[in-house]
Amino acid sequence: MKSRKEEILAAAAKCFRKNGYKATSMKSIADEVGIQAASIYNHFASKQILLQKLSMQMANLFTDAMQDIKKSPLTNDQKLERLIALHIQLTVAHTDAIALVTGEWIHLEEAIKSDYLALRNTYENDFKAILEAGKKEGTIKAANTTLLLYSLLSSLHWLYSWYSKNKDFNTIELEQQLTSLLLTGIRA
Amino acid sequence: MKSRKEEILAAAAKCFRKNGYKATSMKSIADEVGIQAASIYNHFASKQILLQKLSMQMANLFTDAMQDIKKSPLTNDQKLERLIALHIQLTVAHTDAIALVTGEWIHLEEAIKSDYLALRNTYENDFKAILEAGKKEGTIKAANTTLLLYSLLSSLHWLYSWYSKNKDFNTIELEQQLTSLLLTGIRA
DNA sequence: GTCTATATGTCGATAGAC
DNA sequence: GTCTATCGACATATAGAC
Repeated sequence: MKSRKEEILAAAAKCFRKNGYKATSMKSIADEVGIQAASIYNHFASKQILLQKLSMQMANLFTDAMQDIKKSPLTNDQKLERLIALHIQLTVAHTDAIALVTGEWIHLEEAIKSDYLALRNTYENDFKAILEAGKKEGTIKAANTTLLLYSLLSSLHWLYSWYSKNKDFNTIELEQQLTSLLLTGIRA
Repeated sequence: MKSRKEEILAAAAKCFRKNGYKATSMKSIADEVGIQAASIYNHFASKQILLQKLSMQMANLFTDAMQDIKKSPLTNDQKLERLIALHIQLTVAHTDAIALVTGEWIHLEEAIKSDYLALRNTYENDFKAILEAGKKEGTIKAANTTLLLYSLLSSLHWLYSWYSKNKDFNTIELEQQLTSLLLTGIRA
């Protein structure tokens, strides 16, 4: 059973994703839940807090999973496969909230934005370290690791907009196809 | 020399990209130009019109270029290389306005949004047709052409956020590295 | 914990002087 | 063509009844 707090957070994520943070009114979130706008304030202090809770929740999911992968005894090539799988899993499990990671985080207030960006930076650096280790290992080739990093992250971040239109897709099939696509390339 | 109209459009693109359409006030655009907010209305009827002009401008650049590539006698593999080059060129030449294509178009009013999405759809279908022809031709392999299409477009759309931080990068080098990355893959 | 009513502020857009 | 002044709409958030 979902608590009212969770209901409101889910509704907020849905609205933020659909119309963006700034274009979302407290009334539209309340309508989604079926209560009055003022009633939200009994659970959350402000619209900004809703954005913060959702953003940090997602950021923590990613950084926690990255720690596990980092510590694992996998090869860097295997770690990369795991990261692709991670993004697919989180996209499927949190389709609405993923949009915040992609773009809505810019509307975080300054203090929290720094915390958020620190987590994001750590994640990207860890990701890049795996790519570079794979290059040294000989299993990954790339002239420009930074470009590779952002190219991969772009495809992985935007999975959610594709996924929303293809919800019935098999997750394991998606994982295999995307891994092949991103890692093996598309040239025959 | 830039006309005042062009100055305002450029300022709007810059603000929309930095803070998003809804979070951008007419005052912030005016500040960027060095005039009062009310003065903008002597050149454009509304904030919405600014978004529309910029969005359709970008959409037309992409669809016009696609027509040229479509009609050309290139192989589909070569056409794909041209499309990657096209995205890089437009990203470099219109870094601010590219952001609209990525996300801000959702704030277009309904009537214009349809026009915009029609152009976008045509572009994506043309892109996909090239991928599928390449598959038949035997130069492109992909289990799922739709997934491939959106994976490519994601990387190409988000180039701009990467490019803003690496403006001194050589365009031809970027083109070569990105082509290799997206087409040949990264597995050694 | 949800409601109605409302205070407060901001923004888009217009009117009219220069 | 730009300015100052202002209107009207809407959104966040609060106060207080139930």
